[in-house]
Amino acid sequence: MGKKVSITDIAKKAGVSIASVSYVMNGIEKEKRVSEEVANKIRETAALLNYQPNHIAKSLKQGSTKTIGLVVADISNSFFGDMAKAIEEEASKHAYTVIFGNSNEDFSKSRNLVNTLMSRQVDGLIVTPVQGGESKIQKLSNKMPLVFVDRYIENESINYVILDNYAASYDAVEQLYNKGFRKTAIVGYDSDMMHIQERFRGYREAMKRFNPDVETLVGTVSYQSIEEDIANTLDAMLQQEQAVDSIVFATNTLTIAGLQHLRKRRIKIQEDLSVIGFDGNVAFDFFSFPFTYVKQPVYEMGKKAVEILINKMNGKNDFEQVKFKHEMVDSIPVK
Amino acid sequence: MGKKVSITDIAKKAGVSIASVSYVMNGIEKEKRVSEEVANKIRETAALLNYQPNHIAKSLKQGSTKTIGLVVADISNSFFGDMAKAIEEEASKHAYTVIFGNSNEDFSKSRNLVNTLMSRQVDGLIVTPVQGGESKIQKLSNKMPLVFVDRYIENESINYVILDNYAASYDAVEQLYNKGFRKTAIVGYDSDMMHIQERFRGYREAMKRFNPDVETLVGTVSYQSIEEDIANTLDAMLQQEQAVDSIVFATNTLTIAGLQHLRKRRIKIQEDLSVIGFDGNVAFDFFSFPFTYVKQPVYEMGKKAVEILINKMNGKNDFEQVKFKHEMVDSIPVK
DNA sequence: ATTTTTTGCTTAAACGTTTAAGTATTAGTT
DNA sequence: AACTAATACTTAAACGTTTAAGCAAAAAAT
Repeated sequence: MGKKVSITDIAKKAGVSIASVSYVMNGIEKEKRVSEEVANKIRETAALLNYQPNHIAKSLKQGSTKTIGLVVADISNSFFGDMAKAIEEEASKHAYTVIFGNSNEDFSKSRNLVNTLMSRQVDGLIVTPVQGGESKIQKLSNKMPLVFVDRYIENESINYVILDNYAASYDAVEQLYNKGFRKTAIVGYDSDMMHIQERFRGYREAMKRFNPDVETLVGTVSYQSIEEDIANTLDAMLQQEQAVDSIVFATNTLTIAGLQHLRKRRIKIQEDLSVIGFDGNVAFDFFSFPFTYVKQPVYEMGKKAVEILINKMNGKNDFEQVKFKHEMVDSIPVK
Repeated sequence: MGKKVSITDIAKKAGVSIASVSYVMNGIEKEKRVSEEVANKIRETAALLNYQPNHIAKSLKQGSTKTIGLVVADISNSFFGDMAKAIEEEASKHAYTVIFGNSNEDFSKSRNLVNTLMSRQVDGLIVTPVQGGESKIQKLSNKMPLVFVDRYIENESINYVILDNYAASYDAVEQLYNKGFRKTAIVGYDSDMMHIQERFRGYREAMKRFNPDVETLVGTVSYQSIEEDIANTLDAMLQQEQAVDSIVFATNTLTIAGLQHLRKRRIKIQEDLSVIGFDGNVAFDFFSFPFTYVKQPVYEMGKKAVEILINKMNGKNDFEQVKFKHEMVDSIPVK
């Protein structure tokens, strides 16, 4: 596959030293006083030999790879897809390249990925932490610029970019209340992670405020057995003495899985039961029922994460913890 | 941020040579006859100092980075999101890491990304080629193991993994025919790229076969102005003397954009007009109308691309050109 | 005419690995 | 006892860069 051309090859062919070539290739001929004549000769030979700089050698020497490592929980989930796009775009603007990995909500996979990325000397990391390894991943922050996205760990010495999850689910309950629904339940993951717990807290507080007489109902499902658990949870909610009249789904995946089960049970959304979901996509506009969902400003969140990381990589010392506000979107059903 | 520990630090601390450390760290103490005693001492000091191997230095020495570069046209599109997931997963199984970039269907962005990835010494590339740079990117194949996905360029010395696009749109027309629709049109991009042209060809051939008396109607829209163009194209199709009774949308994005416009025009899918889309997602199951779409085996395609690339990187000389078959999915509307 | 400064270039070390080749030391053969 | 072979380890070069330091020649200053 065609031997690679190095700076040495150019130097030999042009009859100059490798230092001169390096200076010219980095566009610092002026400061390093390489004559225009020699500079041109070098540029010509470089073009002639079709020289491509070796970024690996450069990285080794400079101790910086201009690379950001990204670990998401599921790249096929459009929330993370959009975020990855935003992150790559913003990083690319600052001449950074993004290496990514998919943890699949699995801690050991996540840890391996982080190690792999670190051994590849990424200059910084953007990570969606997963259940089980909070304390481990936290220590990372001392070794390497790090920004958490989507989820976070309670610690003031950590950067994160998240949604104001409390406000989002509080708002969801309020919206349902305004539409006349009182017996609202929430369904989330069986997880200690803050983003889930905050969504539960928002729900509870809003219930206390708007429906103080109604018992709160928090259904939890395990990421490992979503379909099974959601079926049981929903069935229980619907079959209890005072069946719920509205449900808030706390994540993307749960929203779809929940709707799927409700359809199976022939429950008519909005008529029999009102639902609010988390993270919509353009296809939601064609649902047969009116549907409301919490929309996160994913793009801005991704950009912000890169911004914070770049600051940190440039030596900024303090930590940034940014909460974005959601938007509540009502899709109007196709009649 | 805590000085990095190198093999030299371990060697010094353990009072041995760097070679011994290297051998032990690579688990080849046996062949290189390092005594168990020394090996243990090295392992201990490595653990003590919390040594993390520097993959960059390793890559420089070995001339291989164990990294695959991935350039997709849009990572936020779930088709490419799923593909990226599959690629990362498969690569990771073979101890490869994936670096990715997003070309946004823009050739100059795509070229820049490919150059960046190459200067980062990726061992191979998986690329979704975009309009405008076919001949340029083709030459790449001589310099570096390369696999095209989703689209391809006609050239027998190139690897690719694509859908049998011809068969997919042929099948779409046939399905519509079987349901009694005769005046079928297709809407695709104004692009010379093979994947689009093949979809058009499948449509034309199927029309010739099933509806030889009906004039074919191929609407094209530009990626730069989808909304505007699709509005004009669809309006024209519906207002013409003999209005079409069914439309095949040739891509993911066009399907959604098309449906959006049809809704705006208050056209009832399936009643007024039958539609077949390309690439579904789980949300399609909740559409208010029966909806049929071409489903690509994305996951298998992604895995196959990695497989071919790894073979190529391992020195395999011949080229693989793989066409996958679609599946036609009927989503049953929510009543 | 001598010294100083500037210009234009080169030398060589370093980044952290891998690995072929070399060198003692010990063990085994004859 | 003298040689060979095996064992256990080290040395040093190399990968392709960057960059501080060095050096000679030309230009400027005295």
